[in-house]
Amino acid sequence: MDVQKKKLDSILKTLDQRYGTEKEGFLHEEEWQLLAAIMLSAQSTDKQVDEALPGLFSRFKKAEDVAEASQEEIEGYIRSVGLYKNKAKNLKKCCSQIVHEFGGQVPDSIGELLKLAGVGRKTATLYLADAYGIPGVTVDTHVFRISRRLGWAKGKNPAEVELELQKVLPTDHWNRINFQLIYLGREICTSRKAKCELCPLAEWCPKIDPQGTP
DNA sequence: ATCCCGAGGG
DNA sequence: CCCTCTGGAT
Repeated sequence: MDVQKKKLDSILKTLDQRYGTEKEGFLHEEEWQLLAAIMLSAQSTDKQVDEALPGLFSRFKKAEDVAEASQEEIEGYIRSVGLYKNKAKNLKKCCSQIVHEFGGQVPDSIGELLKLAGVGRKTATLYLADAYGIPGVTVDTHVFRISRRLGWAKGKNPAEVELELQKVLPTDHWNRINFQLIYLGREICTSRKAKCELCPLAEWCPKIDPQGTP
């Protein structure tokens, strides 16, 4: 086994040990509720989302219920998450699309998911991973930054980095790399003033400036 | 002051 | 490509 591969294995094993191999999912009974929870998590912490879900799902059982509610009422249930007005608007439209364009079922392909209001590439990939265990590399701001620091990717946008990571990472790590790097990114490998002295990956990290031009 | 576990719209 | 949206954390 060559040295690069050994380094990668060490990093992945360390991430598994520190952050686990499975993230606890969002509360939900129906598929639209899982999608809604992931939509709400954009630019928000899981804690903020978990606060909103019980009330939201107790009021809205079916996608149809959301589609028929007013945007203002939906806002009232998700005030704890960031960007709540946009999300209430998107959630209403998204649920309406699920009811009227997809027969009441959340679609199960990337292409169709992307047609839903408020669902972008990150949300769609994560949904497929959570709902069906479909392997996918979800590139958000943390994954993007840390992948570049580790030297795993050089791409200048999330789509390029996604492709690079699919080549670097074993498939069975695709679905955990997202939350593992998010946790690492929040507590240690922060965007500015990264706390490298606390980082469990420091001994293998080339510490490439994420913005640096080669 | 600045930055976020994105996405839509201009 | 840029702006905006939220409020809480740092």
